[in-house]
Amino acid sequence: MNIFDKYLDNIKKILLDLSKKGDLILPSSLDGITAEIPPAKFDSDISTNVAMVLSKLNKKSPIDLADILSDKIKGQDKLIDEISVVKPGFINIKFKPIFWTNFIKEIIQNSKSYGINNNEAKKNYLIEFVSANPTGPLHVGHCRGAILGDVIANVLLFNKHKVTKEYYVNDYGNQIINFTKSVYFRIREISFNEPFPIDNEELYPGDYLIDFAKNILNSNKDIDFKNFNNISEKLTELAIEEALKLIKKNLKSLGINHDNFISEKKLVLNHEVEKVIEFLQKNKFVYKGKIKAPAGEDDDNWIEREQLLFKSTDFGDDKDRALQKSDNAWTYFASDVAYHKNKLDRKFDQLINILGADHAGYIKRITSSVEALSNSKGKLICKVSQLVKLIKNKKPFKMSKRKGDYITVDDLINEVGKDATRFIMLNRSSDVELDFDFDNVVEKSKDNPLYYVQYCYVRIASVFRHIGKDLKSDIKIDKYDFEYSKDEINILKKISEWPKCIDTSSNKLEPHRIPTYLFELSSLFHSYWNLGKDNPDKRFINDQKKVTNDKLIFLKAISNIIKSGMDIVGVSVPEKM
RNA sequence: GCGCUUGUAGCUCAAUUGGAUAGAGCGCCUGACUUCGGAUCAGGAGGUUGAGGGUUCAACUCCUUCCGGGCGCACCA
Repeated sequence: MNIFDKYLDNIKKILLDLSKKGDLILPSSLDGITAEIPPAKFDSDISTNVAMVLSKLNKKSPIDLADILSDKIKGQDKLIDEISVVKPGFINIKFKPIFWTNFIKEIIQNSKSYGINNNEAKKNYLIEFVSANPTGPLHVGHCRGAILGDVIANVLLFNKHKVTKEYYVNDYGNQIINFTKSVYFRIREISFNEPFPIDNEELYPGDYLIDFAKNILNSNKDIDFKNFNNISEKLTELAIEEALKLIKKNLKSLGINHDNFISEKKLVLNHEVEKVIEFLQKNKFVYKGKIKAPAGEDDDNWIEREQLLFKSTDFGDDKDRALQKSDNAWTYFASDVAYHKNKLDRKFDQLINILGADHAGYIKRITSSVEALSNSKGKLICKVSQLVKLIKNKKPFKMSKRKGDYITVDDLINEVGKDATRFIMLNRSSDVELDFDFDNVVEKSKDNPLYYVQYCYVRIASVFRHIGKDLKSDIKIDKYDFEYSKDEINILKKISEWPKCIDTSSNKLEPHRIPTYLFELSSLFHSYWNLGKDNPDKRFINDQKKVTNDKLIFLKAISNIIKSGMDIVGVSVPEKM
């Protein structure tokens, strides 16, 4: 139940009535009219901008129009206590306490569905995220995008959309050849005692490759590793298998579960690249040509080659993009276009890609290709997750590719845990660089928003424990005949904003709003809790060691929201800390 | 040079998809507490939202021109 949507509907009905009678002129669309949360200082529950939107068209001042409309609105609703018009023309609605009693009854009786938007059409989404090269463990750089993608999926799922989570495995191309060679040299190091060529910059130096090599040797005793050319294909397979095993383990420790892993190599071997290029050729999006050097580039270093290009400039890209290398092999882009054709063929309503900041330059060309393939704009949305700045001992911690100098997901989980990693990584808008302060993240205080929110739940759980009730089970009471106080209504108002929070998070694909909301709700709750210090009436457990029904329901409603919110974020809510 | 992105309190960030007097946390200054439900709370100071122009009843938000930061810019993935 979204009270803002409900009242917006009421208001629109009144507007249509008035316009039928000829008393009001309406624009062709009522989209600009909204029902909002009024700023706290106004002591009001819902506000609408309707008078300001319609004033010009009706040649009346916003205030006059608001006066007329507010009378109409109040006239048809007994639950409204007070309605006021505030400059520059807002109409503010304040409800009687009984409204909030009804409200909490409604959300307690429908606790499973509270927050879900039932008015919107449900879509079938595909979200691709992580898709890190299968050449080693995931590190912090992958982490933020991984969590972002996972939580976006959770929000959409919460809102009853269909979601498929997918990982594109780049198991084809030069990087994979270098990776296989690296594993091979580690095998030689172990089996034939030859030192690993550490100076070869093409190779992957990481120590984890020693483990890969050992695992491969142990489970493939029948293979003779002496001659690389004889076993290169098999070894590639085995090496990728090892890497994927590790990556999946990392994802699992972050609480992330993909539905599909799609292999680039399989797409190529199935000739899906040829097919998609044929398709593009038919539609004149492909031609043989040369790419010019960008301005500022030294012309002497620039080699012009004729190659197969995709006309991404037709869709606003700044240059056309190569599909084929000079040795006729497909570029990464070409197989990615094939992958996106593959996605389109599976008939999703909406495709979402989560990319790291360093791949933002890639967005234009891939959305261009999807537009060319589907003939529709906006079919693919790309979300970029900005960099994470690691801070240790109050100093920035620089990662470099040299071995031992970068932080893996494993390190992160071991040091700060899954919950803190997820909550903090998500706590900020994905568009903004994030400071990840190791010392702060493990701190158990108010400075750490995770614990602040969890502690709220713990406090509620402790009340239930004291009276021998289970917080997790549903509560049923006979009569909702009580009235909430001002302090309590204040929190109920916040609870009424929850569907709006879900809506915005879901529509804008901005899940950071959820931790922010939970923090605000928790803050109100902690304040209320502390009122009990001076005022026994505000304590949940009274002198008779009992909790009255109104308080019990009130606590349950708050804990329900915290639980659903934390479930979406993918973080636990302990009952004791 | 071009493209994307970002600039909000001393610091880290929000701001309800264009709304009202721009809000939190940290830090600073008061105050509650012999752990009672303190992993908490109450109060205070702190702002020309990088700068200018425009659109709008209304701009942190949209457009535009500058300025500063980040990322990217061949056949790598």
